[in-house]
Amino acid sequence: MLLDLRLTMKSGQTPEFVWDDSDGRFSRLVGGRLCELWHDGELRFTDGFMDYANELLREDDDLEKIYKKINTDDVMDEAIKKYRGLRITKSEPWETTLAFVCSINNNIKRIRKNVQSLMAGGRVMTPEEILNTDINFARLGFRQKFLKKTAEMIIGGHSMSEINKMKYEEAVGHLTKLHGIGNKVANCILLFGYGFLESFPTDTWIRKTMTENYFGGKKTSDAKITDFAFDRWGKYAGYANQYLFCHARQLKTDAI
DNA sequence: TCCCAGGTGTCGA
DNA sequence: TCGACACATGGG
Repeated sequence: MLLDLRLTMKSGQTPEFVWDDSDGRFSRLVGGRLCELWHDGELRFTDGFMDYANELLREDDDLEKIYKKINTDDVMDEAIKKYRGLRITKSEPWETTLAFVCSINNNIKRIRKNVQSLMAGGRVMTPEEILNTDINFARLGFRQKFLKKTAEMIIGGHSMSEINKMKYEEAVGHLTKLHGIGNKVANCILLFGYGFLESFPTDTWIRKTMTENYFGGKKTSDAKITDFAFDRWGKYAGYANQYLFCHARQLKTDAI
């Protein structure tokens, strides 16, 4: 499996917020057991976690095939060369939902702090715990009421498991009914929590790099940006998004 | 002191 | 449908 584990785990996807990193060796408790992931020529993991690791890292995604589909221009060509081995990850949906509610108008370092403060025993607080606990200690700011309201709606029957059976557009509509979840966060949840690879989350970085590289620097609406992305990268728009996101943030500064 | 961060809800034109 | 603005917090 083509994989840059460190880049993948630290590229602003759910794992960056919930896994611990000790010099490229990643760990967390899974069902009470310590799971470790590392890479020495190939992916290694704690005994018994093969299926878990393969699902997390979406081993079925054929990166070379995906590169052929999304390598449509010089910008993407450069990003693919630079971030070769970057994979989209698949995490638990509620964990991803909580993390990306915390992400609203926030930076990655502090998102991690916020999420970590809502974790114990390797798992994030359940919707019930979020709703029934004083979580001021997490210092979520205005995101706290978004998270509580979302938790309340889920407990009240707004199904998160039905999403697996929905088409992309329907899933976006379903998620954005939750108070505090807009288009951007919904697309992150669908991409990193449900495996909708066509999702194209448009945040400040993506907006900046898309307008610069594809719209001649002209201010462009998010709707036009997503239309362009779907048209150009289709069912792998999410992969294109993740490569552009790292590219825009200059996650690696050395050339190629 | 101001600007920004993987934005969203609300309001007014 | 679009733009402006408030919303908490912390780092640069």
